Amino acid sequence: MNLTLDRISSVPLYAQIHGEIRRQIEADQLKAGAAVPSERELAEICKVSRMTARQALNALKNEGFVYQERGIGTFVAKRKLDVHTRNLIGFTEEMRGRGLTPSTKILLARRENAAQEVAQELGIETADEVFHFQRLRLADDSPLAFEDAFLPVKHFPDLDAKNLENESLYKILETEYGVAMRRAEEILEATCASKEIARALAIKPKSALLIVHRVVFSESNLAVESVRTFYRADRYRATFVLTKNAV
Amino acid sequence: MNLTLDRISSVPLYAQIHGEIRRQIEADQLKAGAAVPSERELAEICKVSRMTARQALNALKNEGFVYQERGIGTFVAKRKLDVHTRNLIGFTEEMRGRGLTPSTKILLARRENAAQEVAQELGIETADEVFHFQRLRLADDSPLAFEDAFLPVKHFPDLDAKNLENESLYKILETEYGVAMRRAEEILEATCASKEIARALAIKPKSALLIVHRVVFSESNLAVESVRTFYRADRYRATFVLTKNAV
DNA sequence: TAGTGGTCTAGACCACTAT
DNA sequence: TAGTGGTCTAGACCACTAG
Repeated sequence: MNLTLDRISSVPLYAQIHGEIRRQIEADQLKAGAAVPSERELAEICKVSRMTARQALNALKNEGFVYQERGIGTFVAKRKLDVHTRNLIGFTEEMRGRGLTPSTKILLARRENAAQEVAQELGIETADEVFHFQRLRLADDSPLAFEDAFLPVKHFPDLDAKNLENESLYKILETEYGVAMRRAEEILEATCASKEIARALAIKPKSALLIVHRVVFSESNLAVESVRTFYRADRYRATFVLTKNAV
Repeated sequence: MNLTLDRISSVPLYAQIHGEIRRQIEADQLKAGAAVPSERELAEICKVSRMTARQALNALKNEGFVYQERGIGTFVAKRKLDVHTRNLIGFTEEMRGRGLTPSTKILLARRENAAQEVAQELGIETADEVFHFQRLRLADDSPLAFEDAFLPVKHFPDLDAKNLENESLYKILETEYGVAMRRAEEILEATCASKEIARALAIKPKSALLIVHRVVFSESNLAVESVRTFYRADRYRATFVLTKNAV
Protein backbone atom coordinates (compact mmCIF):
# COMPACT_ATOMS: atom_id res chain seq x y z
CA MET A 1 0.00 0.00 0.00
CA ASN A 2 1.51 3.24 -1.21
CA LEU A 3 -0.15 6.40 -0.01
CA THR A 4 1.18 9.91 -0.04
CA LEU A 5 -0.95 12.72 1.31
CA ASP A 6 -0.93 16.39 0.47
CA ARG A 7 -1.04 18.11 3.83
CA ILE A 8 -1.30 21.57 2.32
CA SER A 9 -4.33 20.72 0.19
CA SER A 10 -7.77 21.83 1.31
CA VAL A 11 -8.97 18.28 0.75
CA PRO A 12 -9.27 16.65 4.18
CA LEU A 13 -6.79 13.89 4.97
CA TYR A 14 -9.50 11.26 5.44
CA ALA A 15 -10.95 12.16 2.04
CA GLN A 16 -7.56 11.77 0.39
CA ILE A 17 -7.11 8.35 1.97
CA HIS A 18 -10.65 7.33 1.07
CA GLY A 19 -10.23 8.49 -2.52
CA GLU A 20 -6.93 6.68 -3.03
CA ILE A 21 -8.19 3.34 -1.67
CA ARG A 22 -11.41 3.63 -3.63
CA ARG A 23 -9.40 4.32 -6.77
CA GLN A 24 -7.31 1.21 -6.17
CA ILE A 25 -10.41 -0.93 -5.66
CA GLU A 26 -12.09 0.41 -8.78
CA ALA A 27 -8.88 -0.14 -10.77
CA ASP A 28 -8.84 -3.72 -9.43
CA GLN A 29 -5.41 -3.18 -7.90
CA LEU A 30 -7.07 -4.15 -4.63
CA LYS A 31 -9.02 -7.26 -5.55
CA ALA A 32 -12.22 -8.56 -3.96
CA GLY A 33 -11.49 -10.37 -0.72
CA ALA A 34 -8.04 -8.80 -0.33
CA ALA A 35 -7.10 -7.28 3.01
CA VAL A 36 -7.00 -3.53 3.33
CA PRO A 37 -4.51 -2.15 5.89
CA SER A 38 -5.95 -2.21 9.39
CA GLU A 39 -6.92 1.07 11.00
CA ARG A 40 -3.71 1.21 12.99
CA GLU A 41 -1.56 0.22 10.02
CA LEU A 42 -3.23 2.81 7.83
CA ALA A 43 -2.69 5.45 10.50
CA GLU A 44 0.99 4.51 10.65
CA ILE A 45 1.42 4.49 6.86
CA CYS A 46 -0.24 7.87 6.44
CA LYS A 47 1.15 9.40 9.61
CA VAL A 48 -2.31 10.33 10.82
CA SER A 49 -4.25 9.45 13.94
CA ARG A 50 -6.25 6.26 14.05
CA MET A 51 -9.53 8.21 14.09
CA THR A 52 -8.67 9.84 10.78
CA ALA A 53 -7.79 6.52 9.16
CA ARG A 54 -10.97 5.08 10.62
CA GLN A 55 -13.05 7.87 9.08
CA ALA A 56 -11.71 6.98 5.63
CA LEU A 57 -12.48 3.26 6.08
CA ASN A 58 -15.94 4.09 7.44
CA ALA A 59 -16.86 5.98 4.31
CA LEU A 60 -15.68 3.06 2.17
CA LYS A 61 -17.77 0.72 4.29
CA ASN A 62 -20.90 2.84 3.90
CA GLU A 63 -20.38 2.87 0.15
CA GLY A 64 -20.14 -0.91 0.15
CA PHE A 65 -16.52 -1.05 -1.04
CA VAL A 66 -15.14 -2.80 2.04
CA TYR A 67 -16.43 -4.68 5.05
CA GLN A 68 -14.92 -4.97 8.49
CA GLU A 69 -14.79 -7.90 10.89
CA ARG A 70 -14.03 -7.30 14.51
CA GLY A 71 -10.91 -9.05 15.62
CA ILE A 72 -9.95 -9.89 12.05
CA GLY A 73 -9.56 -6.96 9.72
CA THR A 74 -10.85 -4.94 6.79
CA PHE A 75 -11.39 -6.50 3.38
CA VAL A 76 -12.48 -5.51 -0.11
CA ALA A 77 -16.13 -6.50 -0.61
CA LYS A 78 -17.20 -8.73 -3.47
CA ARG A 79 -19.92 -7.19 -5.60
CA LYS A 80 -22.59 -9.78 -6.40
CA LEU A 81 -24.89 -7.56 -8.36
CA ASP A 82 -23.62 -5.11 -10.93
CA VAL A 83 -24.09 -2.23 -8.55
CA HIS A 84 -22.65 1.10 -9.58
CA THR A 85 -22.66 3.00 -6.32
CA ARG A 86 -25.58 5.25 -6.94
CA ASN A 87 -24.56 8.36 -5.14
CA LEU A 88 -26.19 11.69 -5.41
CA ILE A 89 -25.13 12.39 -8.95
CA GLY A 90 -26.75 13.71 -12.10
CA PHE A 91 -27.62 11.92 -15.29
CA THR A 92 -24.46 13.01 -17.07
CA GLU A 93 -22.13 11.71 -14.38
CA GLU A 94 -24.09 8.48 -13.90
CA MET A 95 -24.02 7.58 -17.60
CA ARG A 96 -20.28 8.25 -17.84
CA GLY A 97 -19.80 5.99 -14.82
CA ARG A 98 -21.63 3.26 -16.70
CA GLY A 99 -19.41 3.72 -19.72
CA LEU A 100 -22.08 5.33 -21.89
CA THR A 101 -22.04 8.64 -23.71
CA PRO A 102 -24.84 10.90 -22.47
CA SER A 103 -26.58 13.54 -24.52
CA THR A 104 -29.65 15.68 -24.07
CA LYS A 105 -32.37 17.16 -26.23
CA ILE A 106 -34.40 19.96 -24.67
CA LEU A 107 -38.09 19.60 -25.43
CA LEU A 108 -39.40 22.40 -23.24
CA ALA A 109 -37.83 25.26 -21.27
CA ARG A 110 -40.06 27.95 -19.89
CA ARG A 111 -41.05 29.89 -16.79
CA GLU A 112 -44.41 29.26 -15.21
CA ASN A 113 -46.20 29.60 -11.91
CA ALA A 114 -45.64 26.65 -9.62
CA ALA A 115 -48.39 24.07 -9.49
CA GLN A 116 -49.48 23.29 -5.97
CA GLU A 117 -47.68 19.98 -5.68
CA VAL A 118 -44.46 21.39 -7.11
CA ALA A 119 -44.63 24.43 -4.82
CA GLN A 120 -44.99 22.17 -1.82
CA GLU A 121 -42.08 19.98 -2.86
CA LEU A 122 -39.84 22.99 -3.41
CA GLY A 123 -41.02 24.83 -0.33
CA ILE A 124 -42.19 27.91 -2.27
CA GLU A 125 -45.51 29.69 -2.91
CA THR A 126 -47.79 28.89 -5.83
CA ALA A 127 -47.39 32.53 -6.86
CA ASP A 128 -43.65 31.96 -7.26
CA GLU A 129 -42.18 31.22 -10.65
CA VAL A 130 -40.41 27.99 -11.50
CA PHE A 131 -38.38 26.89 -14.46
CA HIS A 132 -40.03 23.95 -16.16
CA PHE A 133 -37.68 21.82 -18.24
CA GLN A 134 -38.56 18.75 -20.22
CA ARG A 135 -35.56 16.91 -21.57
CA LEU A 136 -35.03 13.78 -23.58
CA ARG A 137 -32.02 11.93 -22.23
CA LEU A 138 -30.01 9.75 -24.58
CA ALA A 139 -27.27 7.25 -23.95
CA ASP A 140 -25.04 6.40 -26.90
CA ASP A 141 -27.47 8.39 -29.08
CA SER A 142 -30.46 6.23 -28.25
CA PRO A 143 -33.40 7.44 -26.09
CA LEU A 144 -33.16 6.32 -22.48
CA ALA A 145 -35.37 8.60 -20.43
CA PHE A 146 -37.83 11.47 -20.45
CA GLU A 147 -37.35 14.04 -17.73
CA ASP A 148 -39.78 16.57 -16.25
CA ALA A 149 -38.01 19.01 -13.93
CA PHE A 150 -38.91 22.07 -11.86
CA LEU A 151 -36.51 24.54 -10.23
CA PRO A 152 -37.31 27.76 -8.34
CA VAL A 153 -36.57 30.87 -10.44
CA LYS A 154 -35.66 33.06 -7.50
CA HIS A 155 -32.59 31.04 -6.62
CA PHE A 156 -31.31 30.66 -10.16
CA PRO A 157 -31.93 33.83 -12.17
CA ASP A 158 -31.23 33.41 -15.89
CA LEU A 159 -30.80 29.66 -15.57
CA ASP A 160 -32.75 29.31 -18.82
CA ALA A 161 -30.04 31.26 -20.62
CA LYS A 162 -27.39 28.68 -19.79
CA ASN A 163 -26.26 25.85 -22.00
CA LEU A 164 -28.43 23.08 -20.62
CA GLU A 165 -28.08 20.92 -23.67
CA ASN A 166 -24.37 20.28 -23.26
CA GLU A 167 -23.59 21.03 -19.64
CA SER A 168 -24.59 19.01 -16.58
CA LEU A 169 -27.35 20.86 -14.71
CA TYR A 170 -25.81 20.09 -11.33
CA LYS A 171 -22.47 21.39 -12.55
CA ILE A 172 -24.06 24.66 -13.68
CA LEU A 173 -25.78 25.10 -10.33
CA GLU A 174 -22.49 24.57 -8.54
CA THR A 175 -20.18 26.65 -10.70
CA GLU A 176 -22.54 29.48 -11.69
CA TYR A 177 -24.66 29.77 -8.55
CA GLY A 178 -22.45 28.22 -5.88
CA VAL A 179 -25.16 25.74 -4.90
CA ALA A 180 -23.89 22.22 -4.21
CA MET A 181 -26.13 19.19 -3.82
CA ARG A 182 -26.08 17.46 -0.50
CA ARG A 183 -29.13 15.21 -0.11
CA ALA A 184 -32.02 13.84 -2.14
CA GLU A 185 -35.23 11.99 -1.46
CA GLU A 186 -36.31 9.51 -4.10
CA ILE A 187 -39.44 7.54 -4.81
CA LEU A 188 -39.26 4.80 -7.42
CA GLU A 189 -42.30 3.29 -9.03
CA ALA A 190 -43.25 1.32 -12.11
CA THR A 191 -45.81 2.27 -14.73
CA CYS A 192 -46.85 1.66 -18.31
CA ALA A 193 -45.90 4.19 -20.98
CA SER A 194 -48.48 6.68 -22.21
CA LYS A 195 -48.66 7.33 -25.95
CA GLU A 196 -46.79 10.64 -25.66
CA ILE A 197 -43.90 9.29 -23.63
CA ALA A 198 -43.75 6.13 -25.73
CA ARG A 199 -43.33 8.24 -28.84
CA ALA A 200 -40.60 10.36 -27.24
CA LEU A 201 -38.72 7.27 -26.09
CA ALA A 202 -39.27 5.30 -29.32
CA ILE A 203 -41.00 2.40 -27.60
CA LYS A 204 -44.43 0.82 -27.84
CA PRO A 205 -47.27 2.31 -25.77
CA LYS A 206 -47.82 0.42 -22.49
CA SER A 207 -44.20 -0.69 -22.35
CA ALA A 208 -42.84 -0.75 -18.79
CA LEU A 209 -41.26 2.41 -17.42
CA LEU A 210 -39.33 3.06 -14.23
CA ILE A 211 -40.25 6.42 -12.71
CA VAL A 212 -37.73 8.07 -10.40
CA HIS A 213 -39.17 11.05 -8.57
CA ARG A 214 -36.41 13.00 -6.87
CA VAL A 215 -36.31 16.13 -4.74
CA VAL A 216 -32.80 17.46 -4.35
CA PHE A 217 -31.56 19.60 -1.46
CA SER A 218 -28.51 21.85 -1.30
CA GLU A 219 -25.90 22.06 1.46
CA SER A 220 -28.10 24.63 3.20
CA ASN A 221 -31.20 22.46 2.87
CA LEU A 222 -32.75 24.49 0.07
CA ALA A 223 -35.05 22.38 -2.11
CA VAL A 224 -33.29 22.90 -5.41
CA GLU A 225 -35.06 20.64 -7.88
CA SER A 226 -38.10 18.42 -8.15
CA VAL A 227 -37.78 16.06 -11.07
CA ARG A 228 -39.56 13.01 -12.44
CA THR A 229 -37.52 10.83 -14.76
CA PHE A 230 -39.26 8.18 -16.86
CA TYR A 231 -36.72 5.52 -17.78
CA ARG A 232 -37.16 2.85 -20.45
CA ALA A 233 -37.33 -0.33 -18.38
CA ASP A 234 -35.54 -2.30 -21.07
CA ARG A 235 -32.49 -0.04 -20.88
CA TYR A 236 -32.27 1.10 -17.27
CA ARG A 237 -32.18 -0.39 -13.81
CA ALA A 238 -31.57 1.62 -10.65
CA THR A 239 -29.01 0.27 -8.23
CA PHE A 240 -28.48 0.93 -4.54
CA VAL A 241 -26.32 -0.19 -1.67
CA LEU A 242 -28.10 -0.32 1.67
CA THR A 243 -26.28 -0.52 4.98
CA LYS A 244 -27.56 -0.98 8.48
CA ASN A 245 -26.51 1.58 11.05
CA ALA A 246 -24.88 4.09 8.72
CA VAL A 247 -22.99 5.62 11.65
CA MET B 1 -34.09 18.53 25.37
CA ASN B 2 -34.28 15.84 28.00
CA LEU B 3 -31.85 12.98 27.61
CA THR B 4 -30.80 10.40 30.14
CA LEU B 5 -28.32 7.73 29.13
CA ASP B 6 -27.82 4.26 30.51
CA ARG B 7 -24.08 3.99 30.97
CA ILE B 8 -24.25 0.35 32.03
CA SER B 9 -26.18 -0.76 28.95
CA SER B 10 -24.36 -2.51 26.12
CA VAL B 11 -25.99 -0.07 23.72
CA PRO B 12 -23.33 2.50 22.78
CA LEU B 13 -23.85 6.02 24.06
CA TYR B 14 -24.01 7.52 20.57
CA ALA B 15 -26.69 4.98 19.62
CA GLN B 16 -28.78 5.90 22.66
CA ILE B 17 -28.54 9.60 21.79
CA HIS B 18 -29.32 8.90 18.14
CA GLY B 19 -32.30 6.75 19.03
CA GLU B 20 -33.79 9.26 21.44
CA ILE B 21 -33.52 12.21 19.03
CA ARG B 22 -34.87 10.11 16.17
CA ARG B 23 -37.80 9.08 18.34
CA GLN B 24 -38.56 12.71 19.15
CA ILE B 25 -38.46 13.67 15.47
CA GLU B 26 -40.71 10.78 14.46
CA ALA B 27 -43.13 11.65 17.28
CA ASP B 28 -43.13 15.25 15.98
CA GLN B 29 -41.91 16.54 19.34
CA LEU B 30 -39.00 17.97 17.40
CA LYS B 31 -40.70 19.66 14.46
CA ALA B 32 -39.32 20.24 10.97
CA GLY B 33 -37.02 23.26 10.91
CA ALA B 34 -36.52 23.25 14.68
CA ALA B 35 -33.00 23.49 16.05
CA VAL B 36 -31.41 20.38 17.51
CA PRO B 37 -28.83 21.00 20.27
CA SER B 38 -25.43 21.83 18.83
CA GLU B 39 -22.67 19.26 19.11
CA ARG B 40 -21.15 21.00 22.11
CA GLU B 41 -24.51 21.50 23.80
CA LEU B 42 -25.46 17.88 23.25
CA ALA B 43 -22.11 16.78 24.67
CA GLU B 44 -22.74 18.93 27.74
CA ILE B 45 -26.32 17.70 28.19
CA CYS B 46 -25.34 14.04 27.91
CA LYS B 47 -22.02 14.38 29.70
CA VAL B 48 -20.18 12.80 26.80
CA SER B 49 -17.34 14.03 24.62
CA ARG B 50 -18.13 16.13 21.59
CA MET B 51 -17.01 13.32 19.24
CA THR B 52 -19.63 11.01 20.70
CA ALA B 53 -22.41 13.58 20.34
CA ARG B 54 -21.16 14.23 16.83
CA GLN B 55 -21.39 10.55 15.95
CA ALA B 56 -25.07 10.52 16.93
CA LEU B 57 -25.85 13.62 14.84
CA ASN B 58 -23.89 12.21 11.92
CA ALA B 59 -26.05 9.09 11.82
CA LEU B 60 -29.19 11.26 11.88
CA LYS B 61 -27.77 13.32 9.03
CA ASN B 62 -27.03 10.26 6.93
CA GLU B 63 -30.57 9.05 7.49
CA GLY B 64 -31.92 12.39 6.33
CA PHE B 65 -33.51 13.34 9.66
CA VAL B 66 -31.40 16.45 10.25
CA TYR B 67 -29.11 18.73 8.28
CA GLN B 68 -26.18 20.75 9.51
CA GLU B 69 -24.99 24.20 8.49
CA ARG B 70 -21.49 25.26 9.33
CA GLY B 71 -21.42 28.30 11.59
CA ILE B 72 -25.16 28.05 12.25
CA GLY B 73 -26.34 24.79 13.75
CA THR B 74 -28.22 21.52 13.33
CA PHE B 75 -31.88 21.43 12.34
CA VAL B 76 -34.66 18.92 11.76
CA ALA B 77 -35.03 18.34 8.01
CA LYS B 78 -38.35 18.87 6.27
CA ARG B 79 -39.49 15.80 4.39
CA LYS B 80 -40.84 16.79 0.98
CA LEU B 81 -41.64 13.35 -0.30
CA ASP B 82 -43.32 10.73 1.83
CA VAL B 83 -40.05 8.95 2.40
CA HIS B 84 -40.00 6.22 4.98
CA THR B 85 -36.32 5.76 5.61
CA ARG B 86 -35.76 2.58 3.74
CA ASN B 87 -33.10 0.92 5.80
CA LEU B 88 -32.00 -2.62 5.50
CA ILE B 89 -35.17 -4.18 6.83
CA GLY B 90 -37.43 -7.03 5.87
CA PHE B 91 -40.94 -6.95 4.48
CA THR B 92 -42.58 -7.45 7.87
CA GLU B 93 -40.80 -4.53 9.50
CA GLU B 94 -41.27 -2.27 6.48
CA MET B 95 -45.02 -2.82 6.33
CA ARG B 96 -45.44 -2.17 10.04
CA GLY B 97 -43.46 1.04 9.61
CA ARG B 98 -45.96 2.07 6.95
CA GLY B 99 -48.85 1.33 9.25
CA LEU B 100 -50.01 -1.79 7.39
CA THR B 101 -50.55 -5.30 8.68
CA PRO B 102 -48.26 -7.77 6.88
CA SER B 103 -49.07 -11.41 6.27
CA THR B 104 -47.53 -14.15 4.21
CA LYS B 105 -48.70 -17.17 2.26
CA ILE B 106 -46.05 -19.70 1.36
CA LEU B 107 -46.47 -20.98 -2.18
CA LEU B 108 -43.29 -23.03 -2.42
CA ALA B 109 -40.64 -24.21 0.02
CA ARG B 110 -38.13 -26.80 -1.10
CA ARG B 111 -34.45 -27.65 -1.38
CA GLU B 112 -32.82 -27.73 -4.77
CA ASN B 113 -29.43 -27.43 -6.39
CA ALA B 114 -28.42 -23.84 -7.00
CA ALA B 115 -28.89 -22.52 -10.51
CA GLN B 116 -25.76 -20.94 -11.89
CA GLU B 117 -26.88 -17.34 -11.43
CA VAL B 118 -28.06 -17.97 -7.88
CA ALA B 119 -24.85 -19.80 -6.99
CA GLN B 120 -22.82 -16.86 -8.23
CA GLU B 121 -24.88 -14.35 -6.28
CA LEU B 122 -24.59 -16.38 -3.09
CA GLY B 123 -20.94 -17.23 -3.60
CA ILE B 124 -21.52 -21.00 -3.53
CA GLU B 125 -21.11 -23.90 -5.96
CA THR B 126 -23.84 -25.10 -8.30
CA ALA B 127 -23.57 -28.48 -6.58
CA ASP B 128 -24.57 -26.83 -3.28
CA GLU B 129 -28.15 -26.95 -2.10
CA VAL B 130 -30.28 -23.86 -1.61
CA PHE B 131 -33.65 -23.28 -0.04
CA HIS B 132 -36.09 -21.99 -2.60
CA PHE B 133 -39.03 -20.08 -1.16
CA GLN B 134 -41.87 -18.49 -3.05
CA ARG B 135 -44.12 -16.36 -0.91
CA LEU B 136 -47.13 -14.20 -1.50
CA ARG B 137 -46.88 -11.06 0.57
CA LEU B 138 -50.05 -9.35 1.69
CA ALA B 139 -50.66 -6.02 3.34
CA ASP B 140 -53.94 -5.59 5.17
CA ASP B 141 -55.00 -8.96 3.67
CA SER B 142 -54.64 -7.81 0.09
CA PRO B 143 -51.89 -9.10 -2.25
CA LEU B 144 -48.95 -6.73 -2.51
CA ALA B 145 -45.99 -8.72 -3.78
CA PHE B 146 -44.72 -12.05 -5.03
CA GLU B 147 -41.34 -13.09 -3.70
CA ASP B 148 -38.81 -15.56 -5.07
CA ALA B 149 -35.98 -16.19 -2.60
CA PHE B 150 -32.87 -18.37 -2.36
CA LEU B 151 -30.75 -19.05 0.73
CA PRO B 152 -27.77 -21.41 1.12
CA VAL B 153 -28.73 -24.61 2.98
CA LYS B 154 -25.32 -25.09 4.56
CA HIS B 155 -25.57 -21.94 6.66
CA PHE B 156 -29.14 -22.49 7.80
CA PRO B 157 -29.83 -26.19 8.43
CA ASP B 158 -33.50 -26.96 9.01
CA LEU B 159 -34.59 -23.47 8.03
CA ASP B 160 -37.50 -25.04 6.17
CA ALA B 161 -38.79 -26.42 9.44
CA LYS B 162 -39.22 -22.96 10.93
CA ASN B 163 -42.41 -20.95 11.02
CA LEU B 164 -41.85 -18.82 7.94
CA GLU B 165 -45.50 -17.97 7.54
CA ASN B 166 -45.78 -15.98 10.77
CA GLU B 167 -42.23 -15.00 11.68
CA SER B 168 -39.98 -12.48 9.95
CA LEU B 169 -37.29 -14.36 8.02
CA TYR B 170 -34.59 -11.90 9.09
CA LYS B 171 -35.64 -12.30 12.70
CA ILE B 172 -35.36 -16.09 12.45
CA LEU B 173 -31.89 -15.83 10.94
CA GLU B 174 -30.80 -13.56 13.76
CA THR B 175 -32.35 -15.36 16.72
CA GLU B 176 -32.00 -18.97 15.57
CA TYR B 177 -28.73 -18.82 13.65
CA GLY B 178 -27.05 -15.71 15.06
CA VAL B 179 -26.69 -14.17 11.62
CA ALA B 180 -27.43 -10.43 11.49
CA MET B 181 -27.89 -8.47 8.28
CA ARG B 182 -25.38 -5.75 7.61
CA ARG B 183 -25.48 -4.71 3.95
CA ALA B 184 -27.53 -5.28 0.80
CA GLU B 185 -27.18 -4.57 -2.87
CA GLU B 186 -30.38 -3.78 -4.72
CA ILE B 187 -31.38 -3.45 -8.34
CA LEU B 188 -34.79 -1.98 -9.11
CA GLU B 189 -36.47 -2.35 -12.46
CA ALA B 190 -39.92 -2.12 -14.01
CA THR B 191 -41.72 -4.79 -15.95
CA CYS B 192 -45.16 -5.95 -17.07
CA ALA B 193 -46.85 -8.79 -15.21
CA SER B 194 -46.83 -12.28 -16.67
CA LYS B 195 -50.06 -14.30 -16.50
CA GLU B 196 -48.86 -16.36 -13.55
CA ILE B 197 -47.76 -13.44 -11.41
CA ALA B 198 -50.83 -11.44 -12.38
CA ARG B 199 -53.04 -14.27 -11.14
CA ALA B 200 -51.12 -14.56 -7.86
CA LEU B 201 -51.35 -10.81 -7.27
CA ALA B 202 -54.96 -10.50 -8.43
CA ILE B 203 -54.21 -7.96 -11.14
CA LYS B 204 -54.59 -7.89 -14.91
CA PRO B 205 -51.80 -9.41 -17.03
CA LYS B 206 -49.36 -6.78 -18.32
CA SER B 207 -50.02 -4.49 -15.37
CA ALA B 208 -46.90 -2.65 -14.22
CA LEU B 209 -44.69 -4.32 -11.61
CA LEU B 210 -41.72 -3.03 -9.66
CA ILE B 211 -39.03 -5.67 -9.31
CA VAL B 212 -36.59 -5.36 -6.42
CA HIS B 213 -33.67 -7.75 -6.71
CA ARG B 214 -31.73 -7.85 -3.49
CA VAL B 215 -28.65 -9.71 -2.29
CA VAL B 216 -28.22 -9.48 1.46
CA PHE B 217 -24.93 -9.82 3.32
CA SER B 218 -24.32 -10.64 6.96
CA GLU B 219 -21.98 -8.90 9.41
CA SER B 220 -19.21 -11.24 8.28
CA ASN B 221 -19.92 -10.57 4.61
CA LEU B 222 -21.62 -13.90 3.97
CA ALA B 223 -24.14 -13.69 1.12
CA VAL B 224 -27.23 -14.75 3.01
CA GLU B 225 -30.10 -14.34 0.60
CA SER B 226 -30.79 -13.57 -3.04
CA VAL B 227 -34.38 -12.51 -3.52
CA ARG B 228 -36.53 -11.01 -6.25
CA THR B 229 -39.70 -9.28 -5.10
CA PHE B 230 -42.39 -8.38 -7.65
CA TYR B 231 -44.46 -5.54 -6.24
CA ARG B 232 -47.82 -4.40 -7.56
CA ALA B 233 -47.02 -0.95 -8.93
CA ASP B 234 -50.42 0.37 -7.92
CA ARG B 235 -49.78 -0.43 -4.27
CA TYR B 236 -46.05 -0.01 -3.72
CA ARG B 237 -43.38 2.59 -4.28
CA ALA B 238 -39.80 2.25 -3.07
CA THR B 239 -38.31 5.21 -1.24
CA PHE B 240 -34.72 6.20 -0.60
CA VAL B 241 -32.68 8.97 0.92
CA LEU B 242 -29.41 9.67 -0.84
CA THR B 243 -26.60 11.70 0.70
CA LYS B 244 -23.37 12.94 -0.74
CA ASN B 245 -20.20 12.04 1.12
CA ALA B 246 -21.63 9.56 3.60
CA VAL B 247 -18.60 9.95 5.84
C1' DT C 1 -16.83 38.37 19.20
C1' DA C 2 -19.15 34.23 20.31
C1' DG C 3 -20.93 30.19 18.60
C1' DT C 4 -21.18 26.65 14.98
C1' DG C 5 -19.75 22.53 12.37
C1' DG C 6 -15.30 20.28 10.04
C1' DT C 7 -11.14 18.22 10.93
C1' DC C 8 -7.54 16.14 13.64
C1' DT C 9 -4.68 14.31 17.56
C1' DA C 10 -2.90 10.91 20.93
C1' DG C 11 -4.19 8.47 23.78
C1' DA C 12 -7.54 4.73 26.37
C1' DC C 13 -10.36 0.41 27.41
C1' DC C 14 -13.31 -3.16 25.59
C1' DA C 15 -14.77 -7.56 23.15
C1' DC C 16 -13.46 -10.27 19.78
C1' DT C 17 -10.44 -13.61 16.75
C1' DA C 18 -6.58 -16.30 15.63
C1' DT C 19 -2.42 -18.82 16.90
C1' DT D 1 -0.80 -13.37 23.44
C1' DA D 2 -0.98 -10.19 19.75
C1' DG D 3 -3.79 -7.95 16.65
C1' DT D 4 -8.39 -6.30 15.17
C1' DG D 5 -12.39 -3.25 15.06
C1' DG D 6 -15.88 -0.58 18.38
C1' DT D 7 -16.26 2.95 21.52
C1' DC D 8 -14.92 7.00 24.06
C1' DT D 9 -12.25 11.00 25.94
C1' DA D 10 -10.49 15.81 26.29
C1' DG D 11 -8.55 18.50 24.16
C1' DA D 12 -7.01 21.51 19.60
C1' DC D 13 -7.21 24.62 15.35
C1' DC D 14 -9.81 25.98 11.34
C1' DA D 15 -13.46 28.35 8.40
C1' DC D 16 -17.69 29.98 8.66
C1' DT D 17 -21.96 32.83 10.31
C1' DA D 18 -24.31 35.96 13.06
C1' DG D 19 -25.03 40.11 15.72
